[in-house]
Amino acid sequence: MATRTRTRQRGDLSKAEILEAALALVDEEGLEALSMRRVASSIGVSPMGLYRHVATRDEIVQGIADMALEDIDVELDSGGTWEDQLKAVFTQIHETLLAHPGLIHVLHVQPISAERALDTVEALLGILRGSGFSGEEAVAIVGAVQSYTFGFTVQQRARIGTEEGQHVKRLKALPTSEYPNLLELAGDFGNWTTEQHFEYGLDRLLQGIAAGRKKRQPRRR
Amino acid sequence: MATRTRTRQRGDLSKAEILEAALALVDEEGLEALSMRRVASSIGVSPMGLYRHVATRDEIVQGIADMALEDIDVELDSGGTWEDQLKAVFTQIHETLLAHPGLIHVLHVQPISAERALDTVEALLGILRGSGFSGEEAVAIVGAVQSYTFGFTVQQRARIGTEEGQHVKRLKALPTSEYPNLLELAGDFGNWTTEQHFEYGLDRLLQGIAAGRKKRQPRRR
DNA sequence: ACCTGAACACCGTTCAAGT
DNA sequence: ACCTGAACACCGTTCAAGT
Repeated sequence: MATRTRTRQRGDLSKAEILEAALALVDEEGLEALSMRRVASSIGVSPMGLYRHVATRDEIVQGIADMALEDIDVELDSGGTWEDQLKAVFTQIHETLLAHPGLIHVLHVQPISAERALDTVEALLGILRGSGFSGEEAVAIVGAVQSYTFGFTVQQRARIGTEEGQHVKRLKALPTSEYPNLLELAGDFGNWTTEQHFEYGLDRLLQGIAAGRKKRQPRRR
Repeated sequence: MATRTRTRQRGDLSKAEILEAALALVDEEGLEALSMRRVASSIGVSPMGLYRHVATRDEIVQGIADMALEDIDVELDSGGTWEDQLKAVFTQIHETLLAHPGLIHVLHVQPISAERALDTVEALLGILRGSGFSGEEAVAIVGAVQSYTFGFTVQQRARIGTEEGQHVKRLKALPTSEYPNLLELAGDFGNWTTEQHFEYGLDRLLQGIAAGRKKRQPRRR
């Protein structure tokens, strides 16, 4: 550290530095705050300086999305059932998404490419096949649970910024005769994105997968 | 119709006209194409003309999101089981989302306010309570199925633009020893967002809800 | 009363120029 | 070899001005 300072520290430190600054910006102010100009100024370089290390704004977005996935840290204790292991993994993913709310949409849309994510999927496929599911069904299962996890987390996160009671109030203003159920359940409806609700849906989905599978012998190891 | 033409047709036709033009633009070119300048020019008015009828760009976005939800047209044949009726409704919503890909993220994030959507939720809550679920559980169920439906559809839509084989090719380039499952199932993984996959996950989720419910007497009518 | 042009404070990105 | 300033073609929105 502090060997010498030319213009900036060293040539190739910059890309990592750019991504770190960008991720910090997005975590603090959201994806729409991520502009080339703001990233550049936050690391003390001209906007054009970035283009030496990065081809386009989108490359930064992809880069920080992959960085965020590095948070995922699953210890698969292979003693558990496949249900337990899927639940552990997707609960972790759920938490990682909540930690980087500005990137949820990007991660949702982006095909998996980060090493951490690939490792995780590989492991899940192994677990499911080892439990007697076919390869095709294993893929369908991972896709379904992933869909649920992302879908729930996006909605949960969208509700965090808004005022607690506002949504409820709007529901309560509805005409009683036309919306009896919504009115009675307005309180519940204004608060359906808790961790318990996430768990409820995840459990139901896993239970349905278990119930719906074509019975087969578990593969020997 | 055609009473007289001053500058434009009539005072208050304009807001609907703006929203129609905006929705057409978004359906054709995506949400990022929706700029005040482009909407204005497509209906032959200056950019500032829009601000007479609309306070902000975001008001247009909310407006066209509500318009898109008007496509939902569920005929709830009350003879069916609650599973069948939930499936019918969310399959419809799934199709509506696919028809307006540029709005999926907005609809995903926005709390329900369109009349059509409120009617639908009200009906679903009625069906579920009539089938013996508690109000709280009915809300959790709707939330879970909604999460799955949106999550799946977002991912499905994101994959449509990309080239069929590209994702598969990237998977096949992975090191064999570390990713045996992903390699073997690369074909399936490049193609997990079909309608059959949507149905698979939806069926499993509904099945899990049925299996997991606390047994209770169906409510009399 | 209704619409507009010019302007402000932003964008991503290109390109010729500086050291 | 690396960084930069000015410029281009865009944004949403404000505000004073036109009819």
